[in-house]
Amino acid sequence: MAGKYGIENEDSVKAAAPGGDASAGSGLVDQTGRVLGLRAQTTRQRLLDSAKDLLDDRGLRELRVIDISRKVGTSPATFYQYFKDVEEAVLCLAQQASDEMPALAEFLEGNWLDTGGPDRARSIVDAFIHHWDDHHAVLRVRNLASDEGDARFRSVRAQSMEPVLRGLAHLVKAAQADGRISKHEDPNAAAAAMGAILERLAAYHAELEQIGVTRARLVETSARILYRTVTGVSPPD
Amino acid sequence: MAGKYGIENEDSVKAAAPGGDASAGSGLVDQTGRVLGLRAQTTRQRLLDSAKDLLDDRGLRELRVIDISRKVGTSPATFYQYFKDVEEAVLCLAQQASDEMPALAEFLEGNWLDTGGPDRARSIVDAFIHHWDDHHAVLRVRNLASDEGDARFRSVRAQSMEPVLRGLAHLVKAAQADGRISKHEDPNAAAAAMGAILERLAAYHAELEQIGVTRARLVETSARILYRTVTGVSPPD
DNA sequence: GGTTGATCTGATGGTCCGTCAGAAAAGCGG
DNA sequence: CCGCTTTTCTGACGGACCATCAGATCAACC
Repeated sequence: MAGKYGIENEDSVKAAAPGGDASAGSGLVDQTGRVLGLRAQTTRQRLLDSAKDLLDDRGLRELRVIDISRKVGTSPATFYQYFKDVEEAVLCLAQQASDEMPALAEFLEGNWLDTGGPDRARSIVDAFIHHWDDHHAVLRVRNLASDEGDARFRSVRAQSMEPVLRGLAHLVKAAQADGRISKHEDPNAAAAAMGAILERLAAYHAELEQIGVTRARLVETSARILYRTVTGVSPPD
Repeated sequence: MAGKYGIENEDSVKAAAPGGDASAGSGLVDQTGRVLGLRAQTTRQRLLDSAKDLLDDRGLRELRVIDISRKVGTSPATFYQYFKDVEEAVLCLAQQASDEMPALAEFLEGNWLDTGGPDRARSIVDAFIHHWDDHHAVLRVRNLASDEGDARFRSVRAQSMEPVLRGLAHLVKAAQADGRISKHEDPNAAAAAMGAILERLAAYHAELEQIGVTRARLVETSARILYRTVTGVSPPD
């Protein structure tokens, strides 16, 4: 599905040195395999930023190479120096967004019943909303492409969600072992369901606010559902 | 956001007479306002079917007017006779998909605690999965466009989700009145969270099956979460 | 201040868009 | 069956954007 991608494209996609920013030595490479110098890295990143802006306020179908280039004052040819096509640039953006996914491990390890479970749940919900506020357009496209079956986008998304899903599934398993949750529930399915809430509500909380659901109440409600689902116990009132 | 749509486009979009199919008398209209005869209605619908097929296996960005037309053996000009652009055709598809959204009212009225609540929850989850299996590509694009802020897509989506969300919110309110659910939860937020699970899991249940979550277990797990969230009571084991 | 890579761009052939004016087909009164 | 009207479809075109390449510009070092 979605495009004709298969074998090609080893991984000229490694973007934004995971941890630094435009530091030298990040093995970035152009379309012909040449390693990028500093000027080139900057140009490349400006193109990405431009693409992100346009994606934000014009949508996926209106994302044009010519606009991306014009916006940073270069020619379309420069764009193709660094990216095979628009899709690949978007993939880079998705990668960068995923790299900025907040680390949630601290909220997921250990036992929610003993130590501040409700607060942990709130923190996770809140982190998702912030993350999506920063990258909404890119993340939505990432998920669309992933759902449409594009393996590269699916992998980027999995990479970003996997720690959370694994942590949540682990909590459910522990609760099942304790008899707090029925064996009829599937830990991975339950984790995926919570992931669905986190992603989707983060994606459209603005709409909900328009119908009178404040952000605070959204966080609180989601956090309570999350807590109850992974511990099997109702949160304190 | 998403395009330059604002005032224009009264509603040349009324598609697929809500209830019949290509029956005469459905006030379908072409780009110049002329009412469509039978031959034209057929051509129009064939274009829509073609667009749906291409959307299914090529994705949104690769959806070309020329391909849609070629596939039904007409010229691109014919396409523009009926649709302002590709976006509008997709909107029609979204409208048709929404029209086929199963009626879930019967599962939502009354009291889940008295009468087969767990089965109702399962039925709802199952209905969503079937609905999404039939229209996955279109519904995903509908949701993307809706999230990107396009008012027309948002309205089509709302029209299809609103009965469910209202029903679920109502159940939550009743549970709150009974003291089964804390007043700290917001009924609309909780309903939206359940909507998120229903939509998102229906959208990618195939992926979950690949990691070993069978469809049956997915339905069961989601249904139990749904039941617990809207009644405040754990489902029987 | 000249040489050498690295980086960028003007120019170009090709695809698709979106719009006409008019061709083909369907309906209709005789 | 025939000419006439209305409906439906299309060939052909100017314009936008794509994607590529040969060559221009730039920066850094000798």
